[in-house]
Amino acid sequence: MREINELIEQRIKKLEELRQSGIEPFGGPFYAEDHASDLLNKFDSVTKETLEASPFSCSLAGRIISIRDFGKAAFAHIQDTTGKIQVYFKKDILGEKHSVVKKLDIGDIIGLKGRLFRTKTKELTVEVEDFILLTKSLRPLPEKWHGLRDIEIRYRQRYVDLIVNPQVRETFAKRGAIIKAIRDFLESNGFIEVETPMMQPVPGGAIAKPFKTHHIALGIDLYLRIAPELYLKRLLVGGYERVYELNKNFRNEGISTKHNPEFTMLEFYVAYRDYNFLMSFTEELITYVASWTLGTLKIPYGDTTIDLTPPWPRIPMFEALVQKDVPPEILNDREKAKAWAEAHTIEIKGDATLPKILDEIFKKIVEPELVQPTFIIDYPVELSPLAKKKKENPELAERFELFIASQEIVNAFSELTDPIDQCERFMKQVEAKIKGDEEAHWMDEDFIRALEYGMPPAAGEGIGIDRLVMVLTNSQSIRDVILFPQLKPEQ
RNA sequence: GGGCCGUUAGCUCAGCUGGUAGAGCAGCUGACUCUUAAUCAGCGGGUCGGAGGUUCGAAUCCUCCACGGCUCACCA
Repeated sequence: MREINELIEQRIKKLEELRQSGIEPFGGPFYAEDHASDLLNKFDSVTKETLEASPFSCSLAGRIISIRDFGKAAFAHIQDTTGKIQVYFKKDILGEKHSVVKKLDIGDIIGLKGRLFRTKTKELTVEVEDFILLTKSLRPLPEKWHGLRDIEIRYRQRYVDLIVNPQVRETFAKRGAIIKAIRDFLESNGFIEVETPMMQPVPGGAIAKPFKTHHIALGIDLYLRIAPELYLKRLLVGGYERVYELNKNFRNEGISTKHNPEFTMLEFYVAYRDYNFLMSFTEELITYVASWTLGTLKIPYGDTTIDLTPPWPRIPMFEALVQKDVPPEILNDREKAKAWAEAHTIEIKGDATLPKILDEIFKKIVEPELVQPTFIIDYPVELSPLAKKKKENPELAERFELFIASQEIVNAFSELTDPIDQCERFMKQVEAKIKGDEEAHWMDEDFIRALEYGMPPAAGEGIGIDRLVMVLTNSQSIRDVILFPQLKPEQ
């Protein structure tokens, strides 16, 4: 497993030589007072002459990412969490210790103290007065110029990707900022963050295949959650009016540029509101997050620009179909719908119901066109087993999805609070399950019991955080926004 | 799961119709006290993803396998 090549051998040899001369190659701690980019920013307009007249002492810790050796002097760049800065080793100043510089490699982590100056070419540089080796690196880093390109190594050894590709560090820093902005926004709107079970005896709240596991002491099978929905609604029954959970869901399904088996979902619930409220709230939330993290609502994505300026169009699902030249007469005729779909090379399962056929057509015909943010509203009730029916049309649910960059980012609806109706819909799902629909919803009797105590009218929403981060960081693959995406094991 | 593409030195990549493996960077030795893809001189480094097959001879052609990418299918 652990291959030792010539390059690693050479570094181990250096490590041993350092030890013999009394230098610990894995030392620490080291309390640096400065960071690379902070110094570069702070002294941006300070001239060479000013620095010479009033010297500034600083200390840094970081990884050596390049070295240019001149025998009795050497330049290097040190990279820390903020960025990189040049440092200058000089025998006149370091004396005997300069011999240690010869033993330093690209990749080593050092701590240093020194004085700022500007080189002939005006680059702000630290003249090193003293330094300490903190970590000897044994494995050579990728090439300085081309960096690390191999996608497989980038995903498997993300630590290397992060060392050598600054854009990758930036993407994941943005991801962190996005999640912080979401929490800030929700907290300032009166939400409390809760944690509900990831291991559930009955996996509910979505339509998906779960991962199954087993608890030995309890002697029962458990499922990794596919959604937190039913637990969060129980909390509304319990009296919380605004709750959210931002954490992982797990779905045992295909992996693609838009799907990872574990992914991050925000779900939040608001008592006494409906889906119309949520659409406006979603506009506020996403524009807040984009402004706070990117400082703009006009976002480059691939070869287009996405404009998040609200309001976003709200188009009923059937209307969206008709707008894309789907003939209106198929909307309430299963046979015609099936024939039309198949004529347009959309595969339809033999026993698919009309709403499912229309959903397939929507995904193929409409979804790819939804590049700018668009709410699609009023889905067939059959596709929405947990959503409230529309008063004017009980065939439709008070539900919307938000699409950006041809991807479903949000799914939300006015919640069904009627325990009798909910129980009937579960029964229908169970029937479908018995008929072989692997993804039909399970019966959750405790959830029905909770509803029987009474849940306030409410609206709930799920936001796919990974996909939102993709849009906001111009990433074409979900693997580029997940630090350690799922891959098959090596070998 | 299907289709297409890829896998060669630590990294980035060449390698033609089959003839015995190359460059740049990194590394090692030496020179050099303002370089920044430092420079100059010299040197080392390979299970060509794996296993079979065809052939006098395979990185190259064929088959299977592994891993990855894209895509279709699947998938709120």
